[in-house]
Amino acid sequence: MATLRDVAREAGVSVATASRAINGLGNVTAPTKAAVMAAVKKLNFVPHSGARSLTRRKTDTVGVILPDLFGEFFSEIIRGIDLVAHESGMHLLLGNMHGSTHETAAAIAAMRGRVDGLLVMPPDLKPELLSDYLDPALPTVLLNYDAGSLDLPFVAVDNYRGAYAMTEALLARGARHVVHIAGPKHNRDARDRQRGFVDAMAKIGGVRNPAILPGDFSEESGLKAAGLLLQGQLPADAVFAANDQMAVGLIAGLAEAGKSVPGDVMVAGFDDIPLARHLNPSLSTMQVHIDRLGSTAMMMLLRILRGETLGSASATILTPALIARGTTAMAAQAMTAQP
Amino acid sequence: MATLRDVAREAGVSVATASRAINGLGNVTAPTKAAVMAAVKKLNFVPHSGARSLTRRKTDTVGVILPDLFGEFFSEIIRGIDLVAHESGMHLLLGNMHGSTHETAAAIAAMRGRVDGLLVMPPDLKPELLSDYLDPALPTVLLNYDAGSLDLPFVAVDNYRGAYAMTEALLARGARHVVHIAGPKHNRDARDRQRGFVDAMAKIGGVRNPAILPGDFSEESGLKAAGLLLQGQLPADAVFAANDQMAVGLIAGLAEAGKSVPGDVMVAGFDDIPLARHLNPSLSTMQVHIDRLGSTAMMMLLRILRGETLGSASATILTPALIARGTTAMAAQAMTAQP
DNA sequence: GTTAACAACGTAACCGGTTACACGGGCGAA
DNA sequence: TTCGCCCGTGTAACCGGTTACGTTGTTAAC
Repeated sequence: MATLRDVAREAGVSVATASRAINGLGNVTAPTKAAVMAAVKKLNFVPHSGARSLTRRKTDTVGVILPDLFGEFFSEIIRGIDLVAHESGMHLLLGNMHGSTHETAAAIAAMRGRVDGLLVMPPDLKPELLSDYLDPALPTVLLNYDAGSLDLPFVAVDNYRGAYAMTEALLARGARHVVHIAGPKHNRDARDRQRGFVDAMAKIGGVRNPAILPGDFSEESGLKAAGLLLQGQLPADAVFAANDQMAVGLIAGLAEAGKSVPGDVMVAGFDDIPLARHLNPSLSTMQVHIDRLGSTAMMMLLRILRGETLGSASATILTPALIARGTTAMAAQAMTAQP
Repeated sequence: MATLRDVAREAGVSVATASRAINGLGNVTAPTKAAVMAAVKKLNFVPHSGARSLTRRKTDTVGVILPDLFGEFFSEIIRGIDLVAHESGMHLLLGNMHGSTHETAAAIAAMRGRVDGLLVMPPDLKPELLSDYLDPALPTVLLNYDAGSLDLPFVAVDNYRGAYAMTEALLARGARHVVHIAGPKHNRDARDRQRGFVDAMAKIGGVRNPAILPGDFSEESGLKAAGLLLQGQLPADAVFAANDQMAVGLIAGLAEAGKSVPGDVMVAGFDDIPLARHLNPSLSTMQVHIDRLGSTAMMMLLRILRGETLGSASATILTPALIARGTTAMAAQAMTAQP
């Protein structure tokens, strides 16, 4: 592989001049620049980004640390990040903590000297631990995580409000006994959604201790919830699952038992995964623009890297939108397919 | 940020000793090593990977260059790659060519000095162009691309065989007039699938010029194809879409016109996207383990990086499996839901 | 007692770029 | 003519690590 020295020798100039010519800096005559460029072509020289980033003290790369890479959720986040990063000529270095807390520290440490900034999504991590791992000198934006006590910039989804709105909508459609299928115990999103549900039930429905079934965000747990619902004597005319995956499982379970949705019971989910609108009947849900989560975080990071101060923009909260589809259609509408 | 020299000074040793102690090389007394480690802790020193990779001449990173990041297909590939990469302590640097050929060159060039090897998925690129862009010194494995004349290792899906098998299955189920919805003209996958269809129709069905409708792998183009099918006088008792997305659009279009699937017409797709089994009726398709595409390629790259020669293993072809579901169920089975 | 061998550690070159500073020449102004 | 300035270019230090090689001190072998 040709180095800058090779190019300089070939062009009969010094490395400094060669570097300046290649990078288009001033103070280089047209003929010398041409000579250098000719040498570049001839040796097909490509600058060594690693070496360059060492002196420039910037890598044009941001590290993205995610808890996992499974499913459309993470892929959408990455796409959103890439969209913005690409515009600014930034590269993405992927770090996967594979669920383990110990690996989180390793993943973050491995980023030193490779990236200019970090985008981190710490799923169930305690804030104190997180601040231990993080390098204060490395600009960092948190993904889908309300920093709380830490003064790190973050972008998150307003899960509480979303769940509140969905519960309200179910009640408005005439449901009296709404059952919630919760997500994983320690998951922040899941907990916020549950809180929203409980509060809405209390304030709007006047119900103190609404029914809550356990779940873990997986389709299987939705199926299980259907079983519990059917065999139990729980009165239910609507079910609000903490995410779409569980709603999908739930609907499958209900269908198997001959229950009609929304005729016998309305169903709602959260996330608006692509599958939601293809179900039959289509699934009502809270739409979260997952890609915006990534792109917003990336834009914040870019601003920090440019030296701007975020101020109040250092905490961005995305509000999900209610998407009413077939599974919560009123009786009269139940027959008309809604695409 | 503390550097190695800071650590060495703090511990009262030379940089060489500090480096050896940190990296666990021999020839360091226990007490000196302890002193160095204490200094590391005190200054919380983290080695600068960029600088390290400069001398070591390896980065422990592989570059992944994809045409896009949209949808489950790419996310599954990345996940497959990460699975294997992670085991070997490798990092992933994402490069997105965003569909443009010009950016492909830039994306590849930008990898110089950042990665030890490359995983490239060149969708509609001509082999000659590709070899121009690629650096012969950088180990490269092609994703979902039959290198053909180039002697680059690759892993691909046997689209021809898959399409052949699916067409055969449709004919075996009694279909006489099978219509194909093709993918994008210049896409290799699409062309191979079409060839498989045409050949199977000729050899098994005895049909010379089977009906082929245009498409571009998008759901909309499937919907359009349904329109063409319905208004035309084309006889059709089965439709084989070149991918699942189009099949989904097609089914929606048929349902809107009151056509029954599989009663009036059978439908089959290709890819087995997660959505396929959730449709009603569920979609018959060719299952491709997309994540294996990524993990296999990564394993090949790792072997090359270890200095092994791949030999005949330098070309891996994954064979998709037929998944028969509801949309191709025989008349008798048409009533029973197949999960 | 001398020497060879080896273990522990230090010095400095090097990876491949960038860039501060030095230097020489051409030109305008006094 | 001489001085000063600026422009184009070269020299060398530097980024933060690794490592070849040299040095010192200890021990085993003669």
